[in-house]
Amino acid sequence: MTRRGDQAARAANSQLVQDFGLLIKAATRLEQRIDTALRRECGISHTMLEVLIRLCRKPGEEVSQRRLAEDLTLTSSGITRLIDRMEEAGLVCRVPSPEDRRSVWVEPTDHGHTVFLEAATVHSHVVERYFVTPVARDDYTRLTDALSDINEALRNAAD
Amino acid sequence: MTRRGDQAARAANSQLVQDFGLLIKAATRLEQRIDTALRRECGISHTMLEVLIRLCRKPGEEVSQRRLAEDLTLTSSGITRLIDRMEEAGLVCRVPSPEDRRSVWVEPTDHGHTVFLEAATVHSHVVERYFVTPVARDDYTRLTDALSDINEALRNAAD
DNA sequence: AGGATTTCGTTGAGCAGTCAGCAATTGACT
DNA sequence: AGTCAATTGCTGACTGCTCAACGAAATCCT
Repeated sequence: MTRRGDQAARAANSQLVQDFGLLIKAATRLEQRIDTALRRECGISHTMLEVLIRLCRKPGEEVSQRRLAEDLTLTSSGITRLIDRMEEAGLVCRVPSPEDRRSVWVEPTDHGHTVFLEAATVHSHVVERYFVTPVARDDYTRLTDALSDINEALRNAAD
Repeated sequence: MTRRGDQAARAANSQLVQDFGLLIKAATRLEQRIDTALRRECGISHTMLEVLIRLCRKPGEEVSQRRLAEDLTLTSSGITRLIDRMEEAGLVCRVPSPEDRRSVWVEPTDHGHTVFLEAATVHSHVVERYFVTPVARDDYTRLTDALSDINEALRNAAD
């Protein structure tokens, strides 16, 4: 009984657990901060900004809901409802794909472009302040390298 | 019009945006993976594990709901409902604090300890595989240093 | 002491996502 | 060509959180 308590304490205090906790905490806190800033100053959520980023990246390229779902790690129904809200807010519009009649393309409206430019400014201020500045100059590239490696490992995993 | 599109494309393609995207993606994907593994193999969510970690850390120390809320970046009502579910699942129990009658202490039950030990194993396997292994040996400490710095900056921020 | 302010937890209402099941379309295999 | 499987997006029912408002307890301020 006491034995198990000690065992549990050891597990709870492992370095692995602490380190991983840092990642989760940093990400959620950063996202929250960006989200509230965006809501207050531009009236959109962080998720919506992530959509707009993808839509504005390559002006010619068409982006399907499916692609957005994978990119944002949302389910297809999650994307459906998200795009519903964004369409209602006048940020994007749906265009039926001429190539594949199951598929729907999402395009930014003029208003979407405008809001995106405002939001991008807010976004980069927060990121600059809490993500770039606090990190030592030569740790920064290590950090992004490490994050790329993690993402790659996750992408290549079968399960 | 075209001008604004180009401007938007530039903003969407900025290195800052890409880098930050890596962090968010890595964190959410990792969390999802852990969550589904835990649900399948132990019947608890990742959030519940985070609670159990805090409860088992120092066996003597009492942990209030408030403290949990801050640590997990949840609102107090979020914690109330989370602890409701965990209590119902027999993982923890609430104990009124004798020091402050507004406050409630949360303690792990025997069953909570047992489940925690199982869950910690699953957790560390996933973390080992997708967080530690993919990252180059001397990038790892840089990564955790950077994450600590970010968290510190977030904690010290007034707003 | 005693009234204003703050803190802790709870509750109702609402929001943003999931999961399971569906219809329409497309691709793959003989 | 013709069936069978896979893919794409949508919907109903649900989950897990937030926000706003609250009551009870503690703290502050004269």
